[in-house]
Order: sequence, then C-alpha cells, then structure tokens
Amino acid sequence: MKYVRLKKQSDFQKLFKSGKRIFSSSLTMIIKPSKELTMGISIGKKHGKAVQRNRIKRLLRESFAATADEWQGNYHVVLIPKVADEYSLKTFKAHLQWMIKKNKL
RNA sequence: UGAGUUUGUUAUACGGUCGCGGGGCGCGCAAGCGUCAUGAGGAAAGUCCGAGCUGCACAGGACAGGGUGCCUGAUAACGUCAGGCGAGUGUAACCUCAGGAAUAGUGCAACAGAAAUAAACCGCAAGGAAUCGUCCUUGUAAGGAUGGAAAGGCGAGGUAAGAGCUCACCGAUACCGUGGUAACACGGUAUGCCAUGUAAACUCCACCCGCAGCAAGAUUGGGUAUUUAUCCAUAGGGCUGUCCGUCCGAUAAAUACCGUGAAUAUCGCUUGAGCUUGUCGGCGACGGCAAGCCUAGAUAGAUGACCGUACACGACAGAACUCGGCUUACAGACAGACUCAAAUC
RNA sequence: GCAGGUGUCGCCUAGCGGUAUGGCGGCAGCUUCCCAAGCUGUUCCCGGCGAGUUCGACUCUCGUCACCUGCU
Repeated sequence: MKYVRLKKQSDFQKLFKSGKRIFSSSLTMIIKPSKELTMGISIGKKHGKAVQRNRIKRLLRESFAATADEWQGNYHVVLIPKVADEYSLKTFKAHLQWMIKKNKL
C-alpha cells in the first residue's frame, strides 16, 4: 500500500486537537480516519542536534515504509518518538507492527 | 634519544542487495515505469565582520549615531591576511598585544598615607627659649612609614643639614645627521628634567559607514470598466533618529464579465571575485597567462537499512541565496620546518 | 533562515569602577498547653564560563555557553 507525506501545518494542528493517541514504549502515534494513508513525523529540539534528529526521521520513514502493507484502513498518522539514549530500526519496526495488530487498523 | 614549538594534509576504505532527492535518456495521452551516472563539511555550526544580489528614488546633503586606529602592502571588500617596526612572557624555537593624542578641555584615582598634583607627620641641620624626659622659628627633602603611583635611577663631589646644586654612566625630552618608501633604528649635540596614571571614561584627530534583508524580491493570488463614499494639496504616504531635498494621491463599498491551489505554485536557485594542473612575477599575502573540468539544489526538507572483507574499530558534526574571512567543537593518522637538553662520532 | 534580549544566595530581585541590597525560605530563641501567625537574632551569594584593559571589574571590552522572545 502506498502512502503520502503529511505536510501542512493545519493538518498537524487538526490531528493534535482531535486525533486518537496510541502509545508504545518508544513511540506515540496519533491517528484519525481519512480517504488515504498519510504519514507525518513530529520531532523537536529535545531529541538532540540536527544530526540526531535527521537520523531519527530516517529510521521512522524506513520503518513506516516497511510496515505500510499491514494497514487495513486509511488514516492520517503522526509519529512522535520518545526521548531515549539510543534509537534503532528494529524497535521502531516491532513497535509499529505491534500497535497496528493490537488496534486492528 | 628525550622534551617542546609551529605549519600543512586527511577525516574509515572496498564490494553486493533494497530504498530516497533532483537530473539526462527511452517508453507512455497522462499518472507513472525502466535505465544511466550523480548527491553534505572542514568546520555545512556560531551569525562576529566584509562583499555580491534584491527592494526602497537615480542612493542625494547636513546633524545625530556607529565602527576602525604602529607602518608598508594584498584584496571586490573587511575589524581579514602577508611582510616589517615597537612592547611583553619564556633558557629557546615561538607566542601574545584595540599599539594615535594626556600643555584643547572635562571627569575619576576608594582605603591607607603628612601630602594624590598637592607638601612636611617622624626625621636631618642652624638659631632662640625654657618650667630642662622639651618647646618655638627658619632651612631642607637624603632616609622612614603608606600606596598601583610620591618631583628619573645609581655612584661620587659638595653642604650647617641637604637638594641635578655639580659631574660620570643609564633613562627621558628636543634638535641635527645617517640608513629606510614608512613605522622606526643608530650616532652626535643640548636641556638638569614644570613634573603621575586612566582615553576597552567623556573627548579630540584621521579614515570609513544610507536602510533593510532570499521569510529580500518578481509573476499569479484576482483583473478591467463604471458609480458612490471618506481623507485631502500648508495634508497623507515612502527606507532609518531629526531636518532638508525629492517622488506619489490613498482607502473602502456596489454592479458587470473572465478566474478560483493561497504560509501554496513558478522564478530567484546555482557558471562562480569557481575548481584542478602547469608556468611566470613577488620574501610573502597574492596576481598574470595557458590548458582542462562542471561538482547537491531539497521545501515536514533527500545519504539510510542489511550482509561480507580489512584495520588504527571510526571524533566533532548535516547544505537551505552565494562567496571572502574570523571564532568555536573535534577520535586519531601522516608529512615538513625549528628550538632546548643529554650522549656518541 | 534572520533580528533582539537576559544570566547576581535554594527562589524572586536591587545596585553599578572600590569584597553585594532587600523579601520569601532555612536555623535558633521569645510568645503558646501545642501549632500557626507575630517579634528578635543568625545563616546563605566572590557574580554563567574564559581572557583582556585598569592600581582595582558584578560593572568597561572581546570571545564563548545556556535560556527566552519576535519575524511566518
């Protein structure tokens, strides 16, 4: 399944106001039903300097692309990583799959 | 051999599979698909300086305000760089320095100390007095004490005691000569030295600076026509604080036709004071000439994941209009030059 | 990307070339049967960090670090 990047500031604002929040130990996910599957990433200065932040974004995009086929319905999705010492692709991927299965999205 | 100073270069490498950005080529009406090469730094950082570029009037004037400050050069420009001069630390290589003017003027110098720009507390000496464990007058500034700083330092002569009062040496200032483009250096002569520090206090002198920034700005975001209303020419507005000068009318509503993405889209956006190599000029910064090369351009913002091989097991860190510097962060590796110490020949 | 500002006791602040002020707080005492309130005394900073100018720097200058705000 293909997905589109979520870009507009107003879309983010809508999700933060009225979206449903799902938590795991490494991620917070905000979702809302829509016509197609869109994904955005929110990452702030508390996650480190530019190099660190870029790396987290890459890992999240990679893991979302890998799990995109498992989605049953179409949603707006925003991923927010939690602050940690180390970030790895495996944990992000596993947690995403777990969240999708558990909530039957 | 040991210790140290300094200047450069480099910043994991190679191969395979999947994935991302823009580009070329091919297919396709289009969406897109295939393929080819290509895709972060020495600091991309801090935004501390200087420019280009864009808008404001064609970028103007005066005052205010800000900056720079040994000399000569380099450069598009600079608060940068190079070479030199002076001062300071270190045995030395080397390193550091906002390094103009203090008789144009004003301010400040706490505490201590007799006194802080002004002189006499203790002293030293002469004369006088006396109630004889001292006091008064005059001379003096060597010594003591205070301080960051006390009328240049030290030695000799001199004197009642002293004092550049006199002299030698050192220092300072002025003039002259020589060398140097210059800062300045060296030598000579004179002045007994009217005299503190602070201008990163105000200030003076010389030179420089218009203001804003790519979220600048351009095209489209509605345009055109007509009507009405409001402000209005000694007004209002524009790019900065004020003044001069100069330029221009502005805003809102209704009707008719075409148009409908609005923190967006397209441009600005990467060929440039560009890079590499050679050569010539220059001590050098740098410049001239010739040949070759095209080397990210994103816009929620592209470099990652997995596997294999090698070793020193990989630091600081991610372009956002573009350059020239400065500053700061940084695991290491390699190369050049120099200094000191010890030993040997 | 660009522009501007602030760092002083545990917390909030004043001052600005000569070892730093006040309040809240902490501690001790008085008061009370006990607590609170009140009163009295006392404690707590060497100035975000590193240099320079100066006799002397929290203050002036430069660099640096952290935090905050604005432009959309």
